[in-house]
Amino acid sequence: MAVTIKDVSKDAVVSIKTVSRVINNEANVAEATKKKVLASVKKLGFKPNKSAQSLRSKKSYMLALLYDNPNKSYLADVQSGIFNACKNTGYNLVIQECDYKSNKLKTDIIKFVEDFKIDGLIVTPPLSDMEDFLKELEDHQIDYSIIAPSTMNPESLYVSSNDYEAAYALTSEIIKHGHKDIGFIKGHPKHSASHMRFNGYLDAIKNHGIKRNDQWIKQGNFSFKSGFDAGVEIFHSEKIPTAIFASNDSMAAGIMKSAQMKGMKVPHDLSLAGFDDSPIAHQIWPALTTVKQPVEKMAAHAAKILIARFDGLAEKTKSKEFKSELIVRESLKFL
Amino acid sequence: MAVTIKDVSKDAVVSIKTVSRVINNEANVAEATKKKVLASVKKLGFKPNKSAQSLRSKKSYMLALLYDNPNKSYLADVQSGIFNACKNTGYNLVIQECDYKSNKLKTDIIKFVEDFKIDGLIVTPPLSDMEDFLKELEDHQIDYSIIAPSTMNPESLYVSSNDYEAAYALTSEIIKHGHKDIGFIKGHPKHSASHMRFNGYLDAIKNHGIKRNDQWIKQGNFSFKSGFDAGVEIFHSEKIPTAIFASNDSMAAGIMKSAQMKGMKVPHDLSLAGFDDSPIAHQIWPALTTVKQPVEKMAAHAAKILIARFDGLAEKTKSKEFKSELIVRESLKFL
DNA sequence: CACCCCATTGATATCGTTGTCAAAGAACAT
DNA sequence: ATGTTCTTTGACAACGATATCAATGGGGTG
Repeated sequence: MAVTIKDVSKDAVVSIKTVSRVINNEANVAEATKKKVLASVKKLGFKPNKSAQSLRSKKSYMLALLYDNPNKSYLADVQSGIFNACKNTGYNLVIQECDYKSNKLKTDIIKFVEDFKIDGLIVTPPLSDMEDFLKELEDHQIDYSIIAPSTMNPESLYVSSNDYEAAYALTSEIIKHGHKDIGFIKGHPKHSASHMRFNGYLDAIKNHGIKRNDQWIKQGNFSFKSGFDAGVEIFHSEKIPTAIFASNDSMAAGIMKSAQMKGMKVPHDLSLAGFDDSPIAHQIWPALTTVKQPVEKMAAHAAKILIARFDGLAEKTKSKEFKSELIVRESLKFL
Repeated sequence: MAVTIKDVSKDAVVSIKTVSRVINNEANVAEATKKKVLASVKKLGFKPNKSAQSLRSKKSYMLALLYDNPNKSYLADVQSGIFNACKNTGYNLVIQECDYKSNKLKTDIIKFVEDFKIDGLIVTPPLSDMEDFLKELEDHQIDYSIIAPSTMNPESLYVSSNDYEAAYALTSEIIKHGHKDIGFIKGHPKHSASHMRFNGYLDAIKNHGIKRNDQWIKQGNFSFKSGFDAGVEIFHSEKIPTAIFASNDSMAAGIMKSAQMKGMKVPHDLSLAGFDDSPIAHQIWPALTTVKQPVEKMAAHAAKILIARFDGLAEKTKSKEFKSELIVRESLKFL
């Protein structure tokens, strides 16, 4: 059968408790003993039994990813990042779909965490923007780490991105291309990123002396359809902007579709920019000018800081802001 | 603290073993006793401790999803389906990214399964098409269920789709639209679905008296880029087909882009069809005619039959073929 | 009525770890 | 030399379930 801690203790001629100390990196083990034990561990190929560890220590070695209906490629990237961070740490990932609108959300999640003894949560938008939800987690002493927080509480664990700066930079880039009539499609109002991107846009046009035209500013919700609908509306205006900046790529694709259905050509008749660099951004023609966030890296970091906290290494790994990258493609042309 | 089996046994005035029998649905428990125990379980809100169960029973109550770099939306759908099937069964999902080309694949996966005591695997293409890999799993007595198997072994657990028939139907639809010059982009050669779709296409044109033109048949690998490249090649031929059927939507989108860059209009100058109904199919303009597979349902079923086997209910839930649905959109026009 | 059989039930061992607590010994101060 | 403290170690209980196997008792049979 499998090798147990008992086998190791016999082989190294120490007690099982000492083996346990070594594999858990506890203090107060003589260097020589530690070496001896590690040698036996390696020799026998010992792997601690997860179930026994969980049972006794009340930890599950499981992180859960909480999400509500995100963009599929975003979800895949986030998962992939967390997955990589978990490798060789002994932690595993469980995914949990939520409904942020449900009034049972809080109790459901708490129940889930307690039933499965989940060690920590990784929270994505829009759940990460719900103050009361986060408060509830804290009240129940549930550890969590946030991807894209709305407020960067120095106490809490989070990874953020510079949405405001990126949106400002992208807008400036559009302006540099000679555009003055620039529409904007807002993202889902519950996502803090939506507001940061919008503010970046607003400040950029203002600082370049461009007046805001609310006819060209539409509320979307990050979905393709909301972009499409916004496009249809805008193209019904008397005057049509020469460029539109959508808060994400799906909506930009929606606008492109509505433009093309109207017989307009991108970028000849209309320049377009999105945000996120999702696969669609380069799978349509013309390819979208957009902003790429290191989503995988961000997610990996979110997992890392959480795990570091469990392992008492919180000092080494901290909350962090990640930088986005501007990607200029064909959908943006010089006026 | 949490309610344990002991509390229940006290409340119901039976032994803990009897409670265990009831919650595991074992035979030979008197109806009256069962009722009594279930009442206590409900009253106290008892939930068996997963770690203790695992430790003693050597089961982990975890399924693992094996995948290698699939389309992100496919992955998300598969996960979502499995996730739903796991709900209320006590099973959980762990995801595991693989590299089908790695020569350590077999040992890595076996190690993974044994380390984590994974109860069963859900295997997706192209891993599901690797006979030797599946054989290795069997040799190690690892249970698995296949999504899209290459051969439908009645012994094994699988969910399949009618790729051949769907491709045949879609090709026939293209022909019905008056097309005789129909190109085809093959999928990743390691995926059995690629061959089934190709055969469906071949038989359909043959049965409609159309001769195969190898200049218009290109090898792709399901990626956007491979579609794009195939498009570029085809559009360099002396004679250009009036329609192209790509084995998936990403490649169809790639072709569309290469066509549009050449100044061709879809569907005016070229009709297009894809496969899968991935998000991109309707996020481009014109939207793609395609085939929709019930991926979520398929994945859910794959999980269900695996769980049913564990619970000894194999009779009730069996391998199954799912039907696809033809979705005709703007990218296909009457000639 | 004695006998056996089978369905039902429970006492107790067990899975493989970590937690508790005390013991042994080293190091240092008095 | 003695006491005190700190480091290192181990014996054994405990976590919360399932497994084993024996005990109990009702029903059928001869």
